[in-house]
Amino acid sequence: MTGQRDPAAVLSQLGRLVVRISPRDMSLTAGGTLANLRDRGPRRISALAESEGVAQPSMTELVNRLVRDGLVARAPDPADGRAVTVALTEAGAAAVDRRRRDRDQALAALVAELPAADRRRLDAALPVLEKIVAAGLR
Amino acid sequence: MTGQRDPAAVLSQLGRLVVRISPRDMSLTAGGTLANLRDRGPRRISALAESEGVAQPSMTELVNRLVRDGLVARAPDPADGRAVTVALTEAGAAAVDRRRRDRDQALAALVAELPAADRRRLDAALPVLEKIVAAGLR
DNA sequence: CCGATCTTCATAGGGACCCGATATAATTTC
DNA sequence: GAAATTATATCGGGTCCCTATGAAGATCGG
Repeated sequence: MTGQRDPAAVLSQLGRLVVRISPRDMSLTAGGTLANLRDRGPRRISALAESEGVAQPSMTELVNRLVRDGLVARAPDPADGRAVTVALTEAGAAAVDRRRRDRDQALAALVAELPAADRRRLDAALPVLEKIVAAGLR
Repeated sequence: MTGQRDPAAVLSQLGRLVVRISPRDMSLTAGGTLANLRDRGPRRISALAESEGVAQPSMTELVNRLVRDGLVARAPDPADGRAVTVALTEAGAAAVDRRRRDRDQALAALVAELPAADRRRLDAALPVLEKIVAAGLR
């Protein structure tokens, strides 16, 4: 049954795996939003909604919860009185780092079990996987 | 910044990507439950809850919605009067297949953009990725 | 300058989805 | 056959997402 493999099928199963081992203390969108702010700096509500693929009111509510939990802070945009910029707090940045560390450790444990030859093949493919991610998360 | 990357970090980003491009018409748990039934046949409520990592009442409610939507059917377990077996309907099986096709197509589009050398490296690593998935979803 | 229009965000209402605590009914155990 | 266990359902409550709509600042033509 495992003769010809479809790359996409393997990648999507990998996605399920990552979801499964991800911490459940926060929604995927909440975690993604924090990660987004960590990587790209303060952003507007509408930009975050667009990035995470949710509607703008959903992002407004999510930001409200994140503010309440002390993970992000709102600030008025000096250039535009309608807009709001959302920025990570220190606690928010720490939460992103902790989540990444937890998730990466779980995956690293799986990678560590691989024999050396498999590790080499995986390492050789990493830049390719990064390319796929870069193209897909654009 | 593309020096030597941590494999786990790349894999986890890949997970985010898969989540992002997954169809939003159904929750991840609902999709996972249907896929579970497709791959492993009829199962009990509590077994599904365990597999998907949700509490049993959550699975009862989810199954109710899936029944209402015609994707699964309940049947009494002849061997145990307390238990319920949940099975895919034809519409449910079709939904699983359609979701898989959609998701795989989105990823395949990204893979198709790769130059041949990258594709070879990816192909060489696929069995390794499958091993990781098999070990992780165990 | 001024109203029309566009943009940005918030609010309102409703549904999907998850939890812990608890009830109900069938099975198992002694 | 009463007690303990097991499988599922129900209840109350919170999170998270949607569409439709409102309010206010920005922008543009006249």
